[in-house]
Amino acid sequence: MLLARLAQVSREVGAASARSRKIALLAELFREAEPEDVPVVIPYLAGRLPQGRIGVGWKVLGRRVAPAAEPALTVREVDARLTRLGSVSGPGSQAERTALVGELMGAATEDEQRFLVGLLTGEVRQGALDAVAVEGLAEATGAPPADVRRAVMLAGSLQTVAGALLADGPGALDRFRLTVGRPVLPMLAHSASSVAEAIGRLGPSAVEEKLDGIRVQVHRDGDTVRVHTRTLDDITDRLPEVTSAARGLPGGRFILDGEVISFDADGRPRSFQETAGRVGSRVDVATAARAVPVSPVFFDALLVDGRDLLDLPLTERHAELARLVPEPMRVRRALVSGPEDTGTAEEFLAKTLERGHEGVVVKALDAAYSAGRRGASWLKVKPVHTLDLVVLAAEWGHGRRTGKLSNLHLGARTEDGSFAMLGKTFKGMTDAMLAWQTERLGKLAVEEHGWGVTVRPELVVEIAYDGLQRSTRYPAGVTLRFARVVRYREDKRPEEADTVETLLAAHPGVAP
DNA sequence: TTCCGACAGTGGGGTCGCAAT
DNA sequence: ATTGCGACCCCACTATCGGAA
Repeated sequence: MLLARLAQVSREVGAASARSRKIALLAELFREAEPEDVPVVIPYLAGRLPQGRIGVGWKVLGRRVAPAAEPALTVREVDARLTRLGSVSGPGSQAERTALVGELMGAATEDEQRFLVGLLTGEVRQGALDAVAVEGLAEATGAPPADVRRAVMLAGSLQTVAGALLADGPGALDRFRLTVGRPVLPMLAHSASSVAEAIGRLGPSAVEEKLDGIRVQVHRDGDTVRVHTRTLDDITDRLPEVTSAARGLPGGRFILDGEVISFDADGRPRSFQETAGRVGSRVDVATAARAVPVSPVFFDALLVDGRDLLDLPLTERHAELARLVPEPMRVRRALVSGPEDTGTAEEFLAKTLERGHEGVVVKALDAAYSAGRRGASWLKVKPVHTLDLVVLAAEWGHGRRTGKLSNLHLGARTEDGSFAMLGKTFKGMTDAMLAWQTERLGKLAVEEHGWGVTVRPELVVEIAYDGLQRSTRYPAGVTLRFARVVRYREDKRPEEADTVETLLAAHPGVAP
């Protein structure tokens, strides 16, 4: 199959607004694909490379190459070239990668170039990724969408399921079962603004500590232990503590879900930055582990002694977990019977925060483990802080925000009356706010840049954020975590904005 | 008819490893 | 030694579609 066909379908999918139309277009293409093309066509139309990321970003792509006049590239040839590209390393590799990308782009038509750039950067912007591709695959093969979705969750991979399905038909779906050693997509949580709201929505619940670390899925089969991240990357080699902890448990075959986090000598959780730095260290793990030891803390059991627990209610899964994992290696929790018992949950949240943790996750006791979905039966509750800051600059948006000033540079007042930038945010704006701020900031502009405008520091905006973290990038030595716009405060003058001093005072111990 | 769950898009900050400077 | 880039951790929020209520 020609790449040009994929580029064309991708463009049509992007142009269609109805999801059903996108699905139909994908299904049509999947039916057309030869069996040998399927392992490439499916991930490509789901907006991903089968190889995963291959070290090509905007910089390597930067140089414009004259497009080919006629389409000639086949998907298999492109796949082979990208596999080669991904294996280039060592001195001179950057130049070689750039050259290989240049050759590929030179062989591609304009439409194909656009599609390839989207694939390589992970931004196909066609309004369809894995979930829509799954629907398309179901439609193309006549398999029930829910069954295909479940198989993909269990396989942790769309293309694996696609290959089996297109080769052997709907019967092949039965082969995808929960298996030790094969990671499944983890269940995710929604947010709630309070424990009362969460319990109101869920009824009888477990309220669990939310630890600010790295999510892990731990598989053990006898002496073999594998540790996977939320995106199913294998990080076993970086976490010897987790391997030995798993080997020390009484069960021989299990899959557990939990968080890895580092505690200091006093048993207080270290900052996310410290834990993430440790987990990210790959080269000298032993040294990193001595400086920042980590502990696994589990909260769910997906499989124990070969028994698949996914469809059991949380209560039963947790009973299995408690049988297998001793208390200190489990997340603390409180049980609440319902809205009349909200006080228990409030108290547990307060204690959890005192211990230095992020917040809590409220989980419906009767809910199954919905792998790969942001199910409504887990709700996280974290305290939210707000500040009144001043807009210092704004950047032009991309995609659906093209032509709108989107990403705001945020400043807090300093002692000398100037403003210190604390970070940026593009979150929380409605389309109406985007239109308004584009107009308003345009009038306040003092300088135009390619990326946006700097403005007179006059507009005050209320910002919500989850906490403060250290920064080497910003002048105050700190930056906001997960900053988002709440509303503009036209009733406030910039002299009334919050100061760096009060911010640091509100988060003692963060500033360097 | 209205409501709401699921998705995709729009980017944020930090840290590590590697290659280039 | 320092800098720049890419990958991958953490993530919030809005718009939209389409099925559920």
